Amino acid sequence: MSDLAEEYELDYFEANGFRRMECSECGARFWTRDETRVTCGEPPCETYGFIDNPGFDEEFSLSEMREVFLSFFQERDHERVDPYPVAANRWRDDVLLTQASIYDFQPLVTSGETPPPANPLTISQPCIRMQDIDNVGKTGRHTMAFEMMAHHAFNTREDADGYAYEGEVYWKDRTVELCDTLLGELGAQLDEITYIEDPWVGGGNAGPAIEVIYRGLELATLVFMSLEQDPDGGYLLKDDNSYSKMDTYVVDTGYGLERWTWMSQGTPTVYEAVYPEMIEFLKENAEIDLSDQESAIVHDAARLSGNLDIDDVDDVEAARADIANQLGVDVTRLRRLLAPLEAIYAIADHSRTLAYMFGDGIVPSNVGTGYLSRMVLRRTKRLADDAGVDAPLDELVDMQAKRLGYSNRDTIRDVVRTELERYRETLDRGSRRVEQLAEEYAGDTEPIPTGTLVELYDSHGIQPDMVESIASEYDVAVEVPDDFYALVAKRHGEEPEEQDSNGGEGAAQFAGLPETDRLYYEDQGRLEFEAMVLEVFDREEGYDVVLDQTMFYPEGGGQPSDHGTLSTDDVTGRVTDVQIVEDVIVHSTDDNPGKGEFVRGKIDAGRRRRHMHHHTATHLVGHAARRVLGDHIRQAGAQKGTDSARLDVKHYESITREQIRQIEHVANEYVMDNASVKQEWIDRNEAEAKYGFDIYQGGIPEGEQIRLIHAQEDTQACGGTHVSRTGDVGAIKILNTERIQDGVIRLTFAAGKAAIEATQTTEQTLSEAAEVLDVSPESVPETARRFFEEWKDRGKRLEELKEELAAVRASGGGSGEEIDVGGTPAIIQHIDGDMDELRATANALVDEGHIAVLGSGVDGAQFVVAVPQGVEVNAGEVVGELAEKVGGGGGGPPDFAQGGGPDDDALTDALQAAPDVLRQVLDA
RNA sequence: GGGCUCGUAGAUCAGCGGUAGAUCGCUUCCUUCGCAAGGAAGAGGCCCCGGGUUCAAAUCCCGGCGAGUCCA
Repeated sequence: MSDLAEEYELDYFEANGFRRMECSECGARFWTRDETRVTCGEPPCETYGFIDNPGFDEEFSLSEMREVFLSFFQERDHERVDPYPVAANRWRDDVLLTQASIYDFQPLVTSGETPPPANPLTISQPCIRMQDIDNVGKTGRHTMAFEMMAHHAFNTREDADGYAYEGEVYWKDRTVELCDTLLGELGAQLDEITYIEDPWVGGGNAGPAIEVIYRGLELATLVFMSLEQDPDGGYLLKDDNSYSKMDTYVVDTGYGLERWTWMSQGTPTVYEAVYPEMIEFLKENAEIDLSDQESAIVHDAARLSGNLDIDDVDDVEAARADIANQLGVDVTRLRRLLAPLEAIYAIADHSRTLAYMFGDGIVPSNVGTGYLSRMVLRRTKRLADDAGVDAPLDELVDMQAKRLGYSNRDTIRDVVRTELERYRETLDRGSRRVEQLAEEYAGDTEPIPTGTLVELYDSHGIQPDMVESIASEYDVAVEVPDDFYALVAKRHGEEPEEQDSNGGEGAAQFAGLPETDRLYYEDQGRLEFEAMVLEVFDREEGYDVVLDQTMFYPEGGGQPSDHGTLSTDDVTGRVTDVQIVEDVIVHSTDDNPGKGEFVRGKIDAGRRRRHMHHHTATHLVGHAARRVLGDHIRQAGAQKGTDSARLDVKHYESITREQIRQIEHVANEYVMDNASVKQEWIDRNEAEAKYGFDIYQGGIPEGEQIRLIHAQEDTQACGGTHVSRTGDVGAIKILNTERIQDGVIRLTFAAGKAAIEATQTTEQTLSEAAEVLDVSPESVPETARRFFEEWKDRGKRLEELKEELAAVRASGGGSGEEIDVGGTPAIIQHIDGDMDELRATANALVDEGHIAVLGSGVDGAQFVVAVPQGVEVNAGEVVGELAEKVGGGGGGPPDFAQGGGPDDDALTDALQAAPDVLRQVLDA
């Protein structure tokens, strides 16, 4: 299996008397100083040896431990780098959350495109691993939120060039030496440490890796990322893919801060070492008070559970039975003792997770990271309720946010409270729905079908256990199948194949052409330029022209392309679209300027100006929204047009009209400030260090150098064209807001000339409405309201009049023909009225004991037939016969039917035939 | 990014092609020293919006808007 065996033959191991051994239990290869050792030391081959027996000289708190680690590496030439946000999608678009320190440097640094912020560096990176959510609290060692302490070195091979960093900083020997030395300095017993060979594979990369185990606890993983997937590669690894060596090779280490802290304290579970105050607080709050004997059992159980190989939640039950057995305790009793504690451990961990998420600006939503935060919050709330913790959740999250040093604690609390309220509403809705369902099934012997349970969960978020508890009050059975969540997944079906957007084919023909010089960055106000035509491609309609340089802005960053003309002395082609394909800018024209010709380019000034106004305005509106709504406001998307622009921002509640007014107000203040809008080309790492990751609101640009736009106090990485002073925007008018999904609000606005036009359009609409009502514009709302009320009143009055008319018609006999049908008098009458009148008249006739057959020719031919109770005439059949004569159909209940057809000429004939029809139906 | 569910009286919901309903709340009256409660009468609906199918749409279909939920 370990075909990378030779990779582990380190000088450091040899020089320090290590030997390579094979584990007698699992067969893993490992390195140790202890010749007598037989197992690799990792559970389940061996048990925890540090509980009540700390492995370091001193006890450390979480922050003390972090400081020890970082300063150790700082003293050894590593630069200390500030942690990145837990929302990894802030700087990369392939993942949602930060799960390891190396995520900070993927993909651009690890691939060698961009230099790291420092080399070598050390960091303690907060991470969130949702996949561990079920284990938290139960295993004693899993946490969803953790800090991965690390030291990283980025190397390139001697013979490789063209990378953003060069040469070797250090590699395997130095890495192991640093780790070993750190352990030694902390007072670890060096001959108890094992270094297990465990090649790492992940995401198309691979390399040798070492797990560092001490007294049964995995303290670190040292990964030597140096291989990439390659069908022709010479290394076949455990995922059955072949790999070859890369030009870059990276030291990627991970030291779990929580585990090191735990090791230093030797508490029964990691949670007690990490959040002692919070665990105490929660225990007290939930009134968990154990006797000495019970405490002893819990303590022993914790120690033993660490020894077992619990990697998923199914194992926990089995493990618990095993532990109960070993302690000689009844398993139910053990479960009852442990459950509240496990909940408390999980609550502490989840609160920390939430503090990280909301602290870093994640907004609860039904998509993306927002959805993950919602899931964690709801789960935490359920745990707190089950465990009897009555402290408000926002307080618990705030305890963690305070400890973690977040400054936006008010917003965090507000987010938690808003989201809890939403959850409460969902639960209310859910229980009402389930109660109703249970009532339906009450008295039934059948249980509620599984399909219904799946539907309740999938569409309404109602957990099966909630259905169970409510249904039991109604004595309704519920059977939740073991594979419930698999059934839910099945409902979602196969994931659709990912479609590659085209571009692969089109890009090929532009390959080999030089990068087009982008003049539009040099002087954004210039609108004319000269250039050389490098290539012309025939298109179905028109041509694709490639120049050596251009002033034309290609579509990108949410900004549409420029239009204009390209002219030679002989030809003038209109430019209708401009695209950028791999650094080559392609102009779509309706005429061929000729390859090798000099052309004069002219930009459509009005269109460009409108785009510039809208682009700069987008930055200003975003910044204004941030000031009005809070620091968590971030762009979720944007589109700038000619007549309007739209900006999507993340926000956790719906936005009020007053807030919109404020945003508009603040944005226009920025315009009136007439501050200069500056562009700056800057080193990417420097920009990140100086302005943070919020500069990437519009997307993540490539390259070592990035372009920043400073507008007022707002700074963003942006490739668009901008005006030179905010005053040039002229005016900003917010036209509309809508909630495009949970947690995302779209602001549509117009800037400059478009703002004036939009205002004029609105005003025009209002004036027209005022004219129709013949009032001044200010009175329109009041008048409209009055008219609407009046309209409703008249509708009601009309109804009443119809009723009265019907009564008169019915009592007066009128022009109707009266016949006898099997002893019951029937009135056959032609009334030119609408359905309502016919119905009312028919009802009135029936009240007097008549059969009513009414016909109207107002809208085609329509019939109503009504029969008093107890008379054996089927109204539906009568209407069916009559309607057939006018080319239509009809029906209804036996005592009251309606119908009709398009042929109103046949109405009179049909009514004449009515007596026969009635008698026929009676006889049948 | 994808799936699913729901928009009907002030609130909660039923109706699911054929005369718009229930419960609570509201108004007035009766019973009561008063309150809780009970009795009687009544008001309150662009059945989310726009198109289509149909003799007929709250109901079926399509689109939009709004809300909720599960997943990646």
